Amino acid sequence: MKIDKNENTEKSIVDIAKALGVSAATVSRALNDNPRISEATRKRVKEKAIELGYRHNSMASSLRNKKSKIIGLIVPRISMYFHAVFITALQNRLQNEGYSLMVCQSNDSVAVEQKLANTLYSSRVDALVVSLALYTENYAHFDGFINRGIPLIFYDRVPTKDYPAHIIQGDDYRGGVIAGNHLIEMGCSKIAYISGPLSCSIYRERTEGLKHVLKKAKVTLAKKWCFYQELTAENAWNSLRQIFAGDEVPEAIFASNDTTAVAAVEFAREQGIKIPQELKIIGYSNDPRASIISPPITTIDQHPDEMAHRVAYKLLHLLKDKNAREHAETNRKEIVPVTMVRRMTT
Amino acid sequence: MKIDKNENTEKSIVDIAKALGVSAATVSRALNDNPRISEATRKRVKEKAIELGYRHNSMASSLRNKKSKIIGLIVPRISMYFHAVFITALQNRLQNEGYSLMVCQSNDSVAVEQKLANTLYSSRVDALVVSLALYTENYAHFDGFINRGIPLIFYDRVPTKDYPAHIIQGDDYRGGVIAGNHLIEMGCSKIAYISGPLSCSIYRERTEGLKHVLKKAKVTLAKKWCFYQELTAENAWNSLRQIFAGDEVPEAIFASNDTTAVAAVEFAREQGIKIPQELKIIGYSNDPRASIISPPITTIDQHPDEMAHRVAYKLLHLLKDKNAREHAETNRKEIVPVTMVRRMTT
DNA sequence: TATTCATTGGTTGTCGTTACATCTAATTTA
DNA sequence: TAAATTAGATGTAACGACAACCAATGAATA
Repeated sequence: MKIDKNENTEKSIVDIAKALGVSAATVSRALNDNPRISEATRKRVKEKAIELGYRHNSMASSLRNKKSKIIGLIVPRISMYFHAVFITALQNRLQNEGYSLMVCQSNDSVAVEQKLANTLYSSRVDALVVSLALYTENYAHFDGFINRGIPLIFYDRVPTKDYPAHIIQGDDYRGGVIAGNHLIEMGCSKIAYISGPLSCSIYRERTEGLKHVLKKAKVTLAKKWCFYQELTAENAWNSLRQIFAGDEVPEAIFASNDTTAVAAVEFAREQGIKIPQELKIIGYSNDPRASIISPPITTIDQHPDEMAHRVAYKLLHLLKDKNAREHAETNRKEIVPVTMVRRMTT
Repeated sequence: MKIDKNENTEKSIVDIAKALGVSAATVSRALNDNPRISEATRKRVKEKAIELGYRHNSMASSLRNKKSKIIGLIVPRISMYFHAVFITALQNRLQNEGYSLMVCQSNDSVAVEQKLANTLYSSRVDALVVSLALYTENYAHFDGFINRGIPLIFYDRVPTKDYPAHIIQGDDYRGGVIAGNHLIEMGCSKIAYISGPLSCSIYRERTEGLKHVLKKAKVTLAKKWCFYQELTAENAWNSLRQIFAGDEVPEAIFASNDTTAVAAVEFAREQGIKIPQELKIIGYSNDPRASIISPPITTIDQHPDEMAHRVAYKLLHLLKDKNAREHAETNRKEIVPVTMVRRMTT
């Protein structure tokens, strides 16, 4: 390949204009396919642009247009299957519309989340999409977006208090209901529950859904079998050991993510507990690991694709219609259905 | 929370300057902690900035400085465990230095990769980090970066032909050697090999490493048991069916990723083939799934953290030293060691 | 023939920040 | 005491693209 160090100087539309004896405005219009430019001129301009090695300067363009064409995204961790799928789907849609996605990870740290929000705010992203960190209970770091009318959409892990942003969440309440009902139908009345912290919308709602159906079925959830904590494998093992340390032992475990469900299966295997005969397990998220382990785990699918689809739709709508932003007092919340994927642990 | 729609107008440093009766230049310096500004003025400026709801305009700043403070990243898929870990590690390091990472996915499509490279080129990223798509054999879409002296680093899946960019790759040749030796030591002489396409550096080198040790051990790799294809679960199943359709059957399978290794374990389970007694399996990447399946799979760890560390180091070096870019004819290639994680499939 | 108007293009000014070159007053040095 | 230095602040000119407004041409219409 050829290296052309002479071309190293950046050319601007002014250089093209000079070379062609036209004005910079004409060049700008030609490159942007403005209809006010004749086909002939457009062609001349574009050819000269290539010849000179011109490249569009989006900094200048952004400054002038007051639009960065960048959407900020804050997720807890991209390594979570749900979010990885979501990101991919969202990115594909936005790319078609000429937007880039700035993907950031909070690592489930409130402090990092705050810092990222500020950075993205200063970076002048055209919109922000957020799935909150585990313990975020104050949303002041997003106020700037609200005040400036910059589209702000929360998805999956959304604010638990009233906050004037758009919200697209999974039907976590229903997820709790489905899981609870399923276990009841399987004849379980002694259920252990390993959940994420209740500061987080998704776990709070799943818990409510679960408790609702258990109450209806007159099944009580023993306090000693309930855990609300970060859902790591390590925490799961600790809780499982605690659960199975006593004389009485549960018939089922509802784990609020699949990492925990996987840990439960491994724990049972280690302890020689038969699944599903002696212990039923249901997870959440439909992570690929849930289907690979033996026995494969019954879990709740959150349909990240569908969620991304809805977020993208709403986002592009808000981005286009300045009005939509002002008058969106109603209809700010959408719920995406969940479905159970039944496998061999129940 | 309070919504202050009056504050909606964007303030610039000029507004701060006016409000304070100083010049815009002074405000700029004060906000950037330039030492040529008195402590008193600096404080006054910063307070007024907060009072007016000022936010830094990085578009204007970028235009002026000719630096976007954004690093482009192109990966095949963020859902691949190796890349997810790599991204997270890289991002954490760059964030500390004030850089943002623009993460893009090629979805293993050459066309998408080309489009992304062009977009990132026009977006004026300060540097580009790339892991190539499966079938990328031409690198012209990165020439712009080379010509302009913009730092360009390939990692993991790197160009197979000579290309004047920086390269940080895993020791895939050694990975092939290790896997091959391990299987030979286990007494296997009939080995099936499911690899990615040889257009891709990593698979090419693993293949060479494997062939080298097999030759040394006088073990031949049967053509009918060699596959070079996209490493999806579906392709894996097809190949496995083909492999086990004949009379003769292999003693071991070397799968060049863990998706394939997982498929092999599942296939063996379905066919009632005993692992590792009748069939040994070794994978590649140390994906979490490899440790969760039963039996857990022996695999090669590529140390994505370490690779990210090296990429970040080189990147920041190139970004700082303009000279480093010019005189980097030598030392453009680094190799990151791999290690085998032995589990129950061998 | 006079008037309209569509087509094509040019002129000017602006976006917000910051580097460079100055400038002023106070302080230090010879 | 005069000259030199310096701390602190200022003014101005880009950076590159593009929107808003304006101007010239020629064809179509009245």
